Amino acid sequence: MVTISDVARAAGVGIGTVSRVINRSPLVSQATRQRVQQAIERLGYQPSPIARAFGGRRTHKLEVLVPRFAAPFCLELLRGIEDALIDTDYAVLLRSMDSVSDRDRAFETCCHRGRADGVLLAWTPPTEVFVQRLQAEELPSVLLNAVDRRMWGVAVDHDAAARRAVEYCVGLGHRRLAVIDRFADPFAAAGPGLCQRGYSEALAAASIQERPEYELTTEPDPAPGAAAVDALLDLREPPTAIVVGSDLQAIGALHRARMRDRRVPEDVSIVGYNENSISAFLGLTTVRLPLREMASRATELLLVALAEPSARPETVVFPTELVVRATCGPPPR
Amino acid sequence: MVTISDVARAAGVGIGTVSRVINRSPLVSQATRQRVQQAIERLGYQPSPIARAFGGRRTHKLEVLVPRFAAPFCLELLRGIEDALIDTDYAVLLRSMDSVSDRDRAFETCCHRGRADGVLLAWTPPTEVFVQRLQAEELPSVLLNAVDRRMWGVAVDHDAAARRAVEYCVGLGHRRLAVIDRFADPFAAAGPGLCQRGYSEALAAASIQERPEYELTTEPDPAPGAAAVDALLDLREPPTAIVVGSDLQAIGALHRARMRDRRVPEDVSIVGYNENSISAFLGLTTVRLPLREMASRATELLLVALAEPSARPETVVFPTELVVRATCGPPPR
DNA sequence: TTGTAGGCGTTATCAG
DNA sequence: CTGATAACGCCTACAA
Repeated sequence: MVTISDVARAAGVGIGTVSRVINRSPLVSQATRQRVQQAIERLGYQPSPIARAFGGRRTHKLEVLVPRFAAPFCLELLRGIEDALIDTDYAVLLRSMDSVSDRDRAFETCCHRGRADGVLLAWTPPTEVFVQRLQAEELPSVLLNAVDRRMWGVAVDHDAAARRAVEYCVGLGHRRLAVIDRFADPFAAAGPGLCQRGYSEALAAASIQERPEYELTTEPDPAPGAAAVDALLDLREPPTAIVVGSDLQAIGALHRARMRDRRVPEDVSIVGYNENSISAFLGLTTVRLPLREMASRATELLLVALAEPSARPETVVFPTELVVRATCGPPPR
Repeated sequence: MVTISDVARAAGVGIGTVSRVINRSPLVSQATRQRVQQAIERLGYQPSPIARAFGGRRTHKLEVLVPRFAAPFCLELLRGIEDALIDTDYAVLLRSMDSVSDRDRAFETCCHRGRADGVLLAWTPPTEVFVQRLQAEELPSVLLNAVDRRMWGVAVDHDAAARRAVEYCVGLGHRRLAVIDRFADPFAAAGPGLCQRGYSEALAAASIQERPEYELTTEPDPAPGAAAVDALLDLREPPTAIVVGSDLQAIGALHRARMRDRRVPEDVSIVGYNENSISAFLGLTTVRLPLREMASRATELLLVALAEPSARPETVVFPTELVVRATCGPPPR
């Protein structure tokens, strides 16, 4: 294994100087820096992460927690994270969470100093215990798509996004608008759905009476989305527009509606949420969340929190975009 | 932080003895062992993983390399890996690869001792340089869905799987069978596609003449799949069955065929490859690869290779399964 | 601006 | 069986 002293010897400098070059210290002359860089490249030297982490120093690792349902966009997030890490020497310790017990185990093990320098929790609201443990360990952390005033975060205004989607349908003339929602917390199938508030606000603004039978919440998968559409289309007075909490549900809904000989958008309009490559291909009108940018920004915030542990946490809100494609139109007749 | 010497002092022994107790060495007397155990419990001592890894010892990390196109099943793989790691204290260092340069950078940085104890390369054939570097570093590694005799691996017989899919269509009576293939190496858009050989073999076995215009290869995405179907359906003599190299392409193909008023399967049959939740929902007949099990097994092999670096590498081949759903039928008469 | 030395927590080695 | 001590590779003072 090639160590820092090999490099030092090859470059004809002391190990301190090599260390300073590695760590981008300004206290090195241009000439020396260059010589050291060359030696590093020539020998293919890579500092040992373990030795670096030794003595309570930085581990140069960021722990990333992702719920399993995030599969459709998991790598999108990861790319964003890697974008932000590209010229740092941080690496990603990834952990996916399948069940509540899984989540709790992840929450427990990750907030142990010496494992990683910081934690990025994606698409999952933290538990109170978790927040407190993070704070006790003074472990910098960022929420990606969740909000807690005590922590750094990157979020999206889901209320505004949902409102926007509903308003768009209202603008097309729809008065019978349903929502096939999803739970905001993938680990807690309870409480109001992700789009509920925006939906209600938009209806209120348009003076449309809410109907409980128009408000469904399911898992974010095609089959439950299809089942929900079945329920809606079986109503005596079916909706003419449906706002859906995820593209997976929307794909299910779209397909089932067409199987039942409803033309989309002539007979019924459908709006999805959080576009992916398949829904783009299907021409689904949907809400785009800037996943890669959000993940990238979250990572930058984490690096900031790492550098200045005393800084006041902030939550950065990203804009969403309504992507108009081919599944919405005016209501029938 | 409580260290090994605190424990040694508290128990009135040397640190060597404490270390032996921790590591279950038999060279400790019962009495001493007990005293040390008590001291450990009393002080709540936990050995530092970093210090343990120091000195070229185990890092307790596995580096996992995934190509970006793996998004649809990335978490499936990750779950399989975590399944295998669940009661070890190994963690996953994840790295996604977007472009060739990305891949090469990943190949370069990952094969350095001290970063991780082993490397799992998923869905990407290794370059020759990479293999040699791994061997030079004596870094245990496993290929997931790629084969190299010098390395451990978990694979699937794509030839047999593709052959099976084609034979199934032949069995239904098809004689005009096309393939919309994908490149085996996501980083090299060249050479024969993943399903080519199985396809050719099955045709030969059925004494069906191959036609070059029936053999297309595209990126594994819905849009190129749709474009390929367009090309096939525009032929003077279009195929009656199409074997597709990925479910994403197949979803594109299925949708486009229906948009062009071809009924599936009455007018044209479609078989996908590597099922996912959307294609399951769409009723796509497809080939299932046991992703989670494969990943899990690959990880176990890696742990074996870690434990016995001198063992002869093996490649474990997993069976695939033809999942018959609703997109295949007899050819139109 | 650079080199040198001390220390981080553990394991392995060797002498008792 | 047990204790002392030398690595392990890097960072950070501190001295030059």
